Order: sequence, then C-alpha cells, then structure tokens
Amino acid sequence: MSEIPQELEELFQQLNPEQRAAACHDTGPLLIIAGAGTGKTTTLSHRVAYLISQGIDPSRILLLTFSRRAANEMIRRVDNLLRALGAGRERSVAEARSRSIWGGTFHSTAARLLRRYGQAIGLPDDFTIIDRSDSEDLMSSIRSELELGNNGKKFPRKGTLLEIYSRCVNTCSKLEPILEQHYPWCLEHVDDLKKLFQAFVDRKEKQNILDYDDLLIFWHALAADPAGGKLLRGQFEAVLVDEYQDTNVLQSGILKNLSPEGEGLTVVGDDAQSIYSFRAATVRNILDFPQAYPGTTIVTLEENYRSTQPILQATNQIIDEAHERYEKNLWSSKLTGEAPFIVDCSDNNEQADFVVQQVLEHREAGIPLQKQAVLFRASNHSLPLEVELARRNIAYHKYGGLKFIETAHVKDLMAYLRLAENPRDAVSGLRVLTLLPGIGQKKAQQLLNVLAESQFRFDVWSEFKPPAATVEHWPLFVRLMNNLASPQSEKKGISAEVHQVRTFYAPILDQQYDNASARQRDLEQLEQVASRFSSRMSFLEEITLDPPSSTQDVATGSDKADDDFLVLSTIHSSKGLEWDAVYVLQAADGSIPSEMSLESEEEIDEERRLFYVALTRAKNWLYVCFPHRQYFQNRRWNQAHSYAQLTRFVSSKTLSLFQRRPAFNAEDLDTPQEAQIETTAEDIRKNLRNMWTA
DNA sequence: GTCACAGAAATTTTT
DNA sequence: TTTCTGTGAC
Repeated sequence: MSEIPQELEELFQQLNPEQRAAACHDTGPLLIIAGAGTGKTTTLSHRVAYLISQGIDPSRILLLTFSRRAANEMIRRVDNLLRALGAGRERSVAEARSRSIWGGTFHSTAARLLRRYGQAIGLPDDFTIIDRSDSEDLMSSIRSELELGNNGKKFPRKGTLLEIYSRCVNTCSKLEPILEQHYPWCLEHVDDLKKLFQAFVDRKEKQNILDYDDLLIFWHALAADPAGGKLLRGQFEAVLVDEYQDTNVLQSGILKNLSPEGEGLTVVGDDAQSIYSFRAATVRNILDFPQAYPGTTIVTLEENYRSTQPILQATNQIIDEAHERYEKNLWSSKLTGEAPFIVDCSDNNEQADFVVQQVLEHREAGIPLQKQAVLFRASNHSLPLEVELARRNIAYHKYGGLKFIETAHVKDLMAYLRLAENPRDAVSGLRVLTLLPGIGQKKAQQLLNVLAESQFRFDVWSEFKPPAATVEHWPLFVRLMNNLASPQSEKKGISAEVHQVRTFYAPILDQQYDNASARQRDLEQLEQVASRFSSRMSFLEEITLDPPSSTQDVATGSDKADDDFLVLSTIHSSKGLEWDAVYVLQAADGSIPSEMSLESEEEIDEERRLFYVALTRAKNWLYVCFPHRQYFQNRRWNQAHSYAQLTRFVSSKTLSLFQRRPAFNAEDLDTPQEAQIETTAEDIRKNLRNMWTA
C-alpha cells in the first residue's frame, strides 16, 4: 500500500480498515468481496479518488457499473472527494477531471468505444442500436420470410427464439448443448434454428444495426484483435467493475483482454447477490477471479452499515443454507431493532391491505413514503396493491416490468427517428410503413426494396401510388421522412423532430389505439425529454441503452423530488438500493422461488439469492408477506385457488429469527366474514329487513 | 393484399 | 392479459 497523501488522509479517516485497504491498494489485480450494505460505493469512489491522487489521468479510468444511475452516483461522489482534495482552490478543475472518467454500463461503454475504434475490426461507426423487442421483431419477420414452423409443429415464439440465440452468444457455446440444457422441447427444430440465427446475423449486418449482444461481442472482438486491443489498452490505465457477480463470459473476456495480467483491474461484487444468470451472467466469474489473475489481492468487507443486527441474523441464516460461496459473516453495530416479520395473510388482497396500512403507520411515525419500498419477484405480483394504492390516492413509482420506452406508441415514434438516422434499418422501416392504413407486410417490403435500390433516398417513395385508405397520409409521410433525413433537420434540434413526427403520427395513433389521449401525453413527455439531447444519434442511443426506469420518472422529470411517493420495484431492479422499511410480497413457493425456476439446483440457488437480495435492502423494518391462498388465472385448473406453502427459503431455523404475526389482529377486524360469525340468526333477519328500508 | 375478428395457448427477472 | 394463427370479408 502506498502512502496516503496528506490531503486525502482526512477523507480516508471515515473508512474502516478493510475499506481503506481496498481503496488504497496499489495497481495489482484486486477483488473486493463486498457483502450487502458494506459501503461498496463508498469504497469504490474512494479508490477512484485515490488513483487520481496517485497521478492517474481520469480520462484513462474506466468505471463499469450496472446502470447509468449507479455510474452517475459514483462519479458525483468522486467529484466531492476531489473537491475536498483540492480544498476549494481548484473546484472547477476537480469537477472537470472527474467528468472525464469513462463511466457507464458495459453496453453504453461498448457503443462509445465501437464508434471510436470499431473501424479497426471493420465495423462502420454509424450503426444504430436496437433493443430487445426490436430484435424479437426482426427475428419474427425473418421467421415468417423463411416460412419456418409452417409444417404443423409449433415453433418457439419470438421471445424464446431471441433468448436461445442470446444465451448461445453470451456464453460462447454451440446451439445443441444450450438446447439440451435449457430448451429441450426445441431440440426438434435445431436445423431451422441454425438457419434462422444465421439469417438474423446477416440481416443485422446488412441493416447496419447492433443489438445488445452485438455490443458486447464486438467490443470483445475489438479487445481481442491485436491492433484494436492495443488501442484499448493504450486508452485505459485503470478499470473498475461494480457488481462483478452479474457479468457473463463475454464481459470477463473483455476485461481479460483489456488487462491480461490484471494490472489496474479492480472488481467489486458479492457472489451471494448474483441474480442475473438468465442473462447468461455466471457467478463463476467472481468465484474464479483469483485463479484467472494470479497474485490477486482479496479484500472482504463484512461490516454492514445498513441493517440492524436482528435483520442481518435472519438474512445471514438464509444465505448460509446456499451451496457454494465466499465465506463471510455480515455483522452490524446497530445491535437493537425490531426482528423481521413473517406476516400471514389470507390472500393477496389482504396482503395489499396490510402493506398499505403498515406503510401509512410508518409514515405517521415519521418515515416518509420514499424511504419505504415494496419488493416482488414478478411485475404482476404488485397489481392488487397498485389497485389499493390508487383507490386510496397514495402516490407510487413502479420500477421494473413494462417500461415506458417499450409501450407501442413510444416505439412507433422512435421508429420514425431511427429510420431517418439509418434508412437501412428495415425493422423500423417495416414498423412505420405498416402503421399506415392499407399497407401491410407485402407492400412495406416492396417499398423498402425500392428504397434500397435508390441509395436510400426517401423521395423515391413519392412515385408510389398509395392504396385508397392512405392517400391522405402518404404525401405527408414522404415529406416527413425527407425532412428528417435532410441535413438541416438536425440543426433545429431533436425535440423539434419529435414534434414533427408527433404531428404526423397523431391521427394514426387515434385510430390505432384506445386511450389515445393518455398516449399522446406520453409523447409530449418524450418531446420534453428529447430537448435534453444534442443529437438524434445520442438521443436514440441513450434511450435504448438506458431507458427511464419508471413511467413516472419520465412524467415528472427527475428534478421534481418534492412529492413523496412509495417505491414499488421488482427485486431485480432493487439491486444496490436500500430503504428504512421493506415489504416483500408473495413469499410463497411458486412465487419465490418462481415456479419457472425449479428445474435445477442452480436455478433454485439463484432464487434463494434473489430472496436474500430483497431482504438485505431493509435498514430497520422488514415485513415478509405470505398470502396463504393463491389464485390462478389459468383455466386449466378447475379450482380458482389453492393453498400455498411458505417459501422454502425460510427454514425452521430461519423462522425462529422472525416474528410471526397475522396481517390483522382478530379484534381489529371488521370484515364481513368476522361479522357473520358474530351474528345470530336474529341479527341476520334484522339486517335482511333493514336492507329494504330507505 | 389488408384487416378484423375469433379462438387457443402461454404467462419471470433486464442491459 | 398478450401473442399467435386461421378465417373470411373487402
């Protein structure tokens, strides 16, 4: 460990010895095992500040995080540290320095690097990026072109097709073993799948588009290329990776190429919180890091600053029952506190009632809604609660699930812009053309062929004789596309472009969708959002790589923080966050663990870690709700409900660390059920008579 | 060729 | 509740 400069000394006082060791480690490979709530962000930002103080140029630091939000938060903290370091005399200098840090997700960094250096491996720098549902659409349209699955046997749906493809490329493995292991029912289609995936790759190349997977694949290729790798290694002196337990083989391969010996490489993570294997993340990356980089220094952070000791005891017990992991035992100096609750509810309606009541009680006692969160395994688990919150007029933000950007009308609008940016993008072309009444798959394809033959100049479309249904729209449409594609358009600003599209698209939207006015308002919001961007390319890129995570974020803008609201979030989206009070919904087998993930030991272990992540978000109050009755919307079962088991992750040993309580005490109850038991036949008759009197 | 409607089937987590 | 396929009208 090098000597800490005098000016930094004071700042590093607040770190505990392990955090300090990690922050001030020299440049050899470093693995920080940071348990939940152990000050990971603090440690990482101090480390960045330390590296800069040791003379590393900030523009040669790469900080990879799981979300844009996390990267910004980290850089803000580095800012503060550097400011203190500069003791005010070079405040602006400090800010300018930390701004030049390369921070972001793997995907957004890939996009940036590939635009700059991609030519080294023959990649054009003007590619556009498509999101998951665009990839699905492309997959689906190629499938129908190749006429696959028309032979009577049912072919996998588009989402599954993309999942299979994605898993193969992200794990760098062949199709057959992936099918055998994860999609055995698709084995009969193996040849068709190969044909389809080949065409998928060709098509993306022809259209000059990259999907999420391509960003990583091409970054990996660039880093592995002798010339390209040299460029990248020359660019970065230090690489720091957050949430390392959720990276996949491609991502660890990228790091290996950026720093073959691990020089300047820092990874931070917690194997107990690895929850993204469905996205091909592998916990092996973090478990095997010391073998991959001989001479690795391992620092384990075990002091938890978040939760009370009673909550930690319960969560420690849950994770202790998992299989393979780095040994660690989290402890807290917050010794006193309420033990966590298992709350017995009769069904998910009572669960919703309980949560609302408890949330309000805590608010009365001084914990604002924003410091409370409701977490759940699947987006739809929160629906009854959302109904209840709406009924009681309680504001909430929901994270995860369907995103603003994935709604049809937003995708429509973005497609016009994407087509203007990249006329070879046939996914967008098909989408905007088929929006016009009277134009379907066939005519749209012909029009796109004509466009391709004329060097992608939209004015060829003015010669097209539109079907009667769309004569009014057509000249306006051609003019719109010509306008957007003209070089002058961009000078007027991206929000002016959104406005143009919106004007053209409004009547189509009215015809196509119900609740059109709500959708129109969304698009107005989008126009507002667009004004923050300097170019169409950056707008499209940011929106696809880092979409606003909740509809309300777009609606209110991030600056309007004065309204209090309750947080509803999928467990996956709650990663890295914390709240005073946490409510976990549906802690019943089948929901947690999800019945979709019971095939193998590994899957179940991941569900356990997911449960662990949910519980470790809590600082002072933790309520694990267990609705006894489970409803099925499935028509295959005759009965409408069945009785659930408490999640298997609460063993009898674990249970003893919880307080068990009913959602409502019998004496508080004022339900019809309760009333019936208490009433005599006499009372019932009286009620029946009273019903008819005014 | 396009569109609208009907019926069947499947239904997690996300950069 | 959404997504896919088949059918028949225009």
